[in-house]
Amino acid sequence: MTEPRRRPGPKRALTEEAVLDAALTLLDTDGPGAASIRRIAAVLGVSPNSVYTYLPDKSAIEQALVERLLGDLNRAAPGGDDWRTDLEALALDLRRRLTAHPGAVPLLLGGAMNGPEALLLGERLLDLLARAGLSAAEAARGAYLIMVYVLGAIALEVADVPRAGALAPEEDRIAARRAAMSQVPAAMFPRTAAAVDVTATWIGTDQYLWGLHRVLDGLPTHA
Amino acid sequence: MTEPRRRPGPKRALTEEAVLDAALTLLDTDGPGAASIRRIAAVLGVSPNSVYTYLPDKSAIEQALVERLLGDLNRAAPGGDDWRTDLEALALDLRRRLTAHPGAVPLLLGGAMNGPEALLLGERLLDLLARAGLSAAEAARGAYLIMVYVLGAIALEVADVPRAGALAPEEDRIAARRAAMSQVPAAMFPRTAAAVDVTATWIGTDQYLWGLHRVLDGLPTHA
DNA sequence: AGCGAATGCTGTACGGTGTGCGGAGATAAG
DNA sequence: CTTATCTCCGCACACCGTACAGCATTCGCT
Repeated sequence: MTEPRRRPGPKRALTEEAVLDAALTLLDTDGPGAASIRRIAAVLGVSPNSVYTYLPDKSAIEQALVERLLGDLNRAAPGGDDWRTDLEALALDLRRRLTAHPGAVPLLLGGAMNGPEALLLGERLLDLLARAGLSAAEAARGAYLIMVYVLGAIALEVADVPRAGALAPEEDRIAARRAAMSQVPAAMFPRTAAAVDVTATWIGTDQYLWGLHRVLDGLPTHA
Repeated sequence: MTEPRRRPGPKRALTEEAVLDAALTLLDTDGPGAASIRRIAAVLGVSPNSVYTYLPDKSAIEQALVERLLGDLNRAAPGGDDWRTDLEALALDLRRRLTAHPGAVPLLLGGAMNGPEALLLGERLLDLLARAGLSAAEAARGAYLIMVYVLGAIALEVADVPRAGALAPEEDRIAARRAAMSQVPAAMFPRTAAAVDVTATWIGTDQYLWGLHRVLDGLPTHA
């Protein structure tokens, strides 16, 4: 065991984890972009530059935030016996965790998917698809496809929610979407207008699972 | 025909289109976030506030930019006789146009998919799927699924390109990706490490088309 | 032609952002 | 105690979006 090797200087007032907590809270309450270094510092009652003691710059904060969310996901592995059940549970869990923090979703699509937790998630996907009987090459393609679908679906879902996505209950979101969609001129977009009543209701868990099933059905599973 | 109804005041020095041209050029040369109002104005040789004459605020610029890109896509409709060929051509065309402007891709995922051109694109998708024999409800779900896949794939593709995506040729991007991926510790992520050689090469048109085929194969087409 | 009203562009200004630099104080090692 | 090191802070810079007021231009109308 490496001795902690105490270093000189005053005691630290914060921890990296506290910084990330504050950042995530700000993202949840005030939406994406609210996790500015100055606001984080203000919440923690500290000077803006003190934050740089714990994380080198803003992109490091975003990366660490993504790693924390993915780490929580990875640490709650289901580990059943059916690969498809496990995969669906994993996908649903990721969606639940990300829609709980809509402000953090843009970070995932912004290129912060390089950390070890992201790699571990990819590894788990590859493992699940190997259990499904796919070859290594098929599993690699399939894992990437699933990642694309899952992240794309979540991103589109949180993007059309104008504000405070975590707070609005499902029915209100449906009503708001139906109101917005019923503005489409039926003369120009007949099929879109005709599908409004259908469309407005199923965006959410229903459509997420339906799409996931279509993707999984399309995989060349041999088992 | 409504008479143009000439208004008082000095002649306009710019056009909305010129503003959008400058914004897109900045996005292409200096990456996402480079299309700031001040930089746009500087390129056009005009005061920052003059930009507000043509577009009400920054989000309007982003929305109009997305509408332009989607409008170009919609105006280049293939219109063949096989729905699946047309759909693949449309998906490939969208990817080609967006990867040519990687800095603009985050705008699509940022909620700027509400304009008429976006609606028209959705309508075209619904039409293609209706030609495929899908019911209205199936077509609605399928169109959304395809949109999720296409946008997700493009977003992930341009996200991992660190910089100047449009300029780097395919081989350089592959080499850079292989170098980055070969850093993953094989002890922790055996499957990921084993798949590096495969993975590094196919991200691009290959994997994009493979995933699209899997998605389309999964659709409940009856024709 | 003259005039009033509407319009485009500009300069100034405010509050926000990330972050580099230097200093003051606290702490541990020698 | 001295000295090296570290934490936190205040200041400063360069940007950002944009609100406001002023000035010059150009129209429609008389």
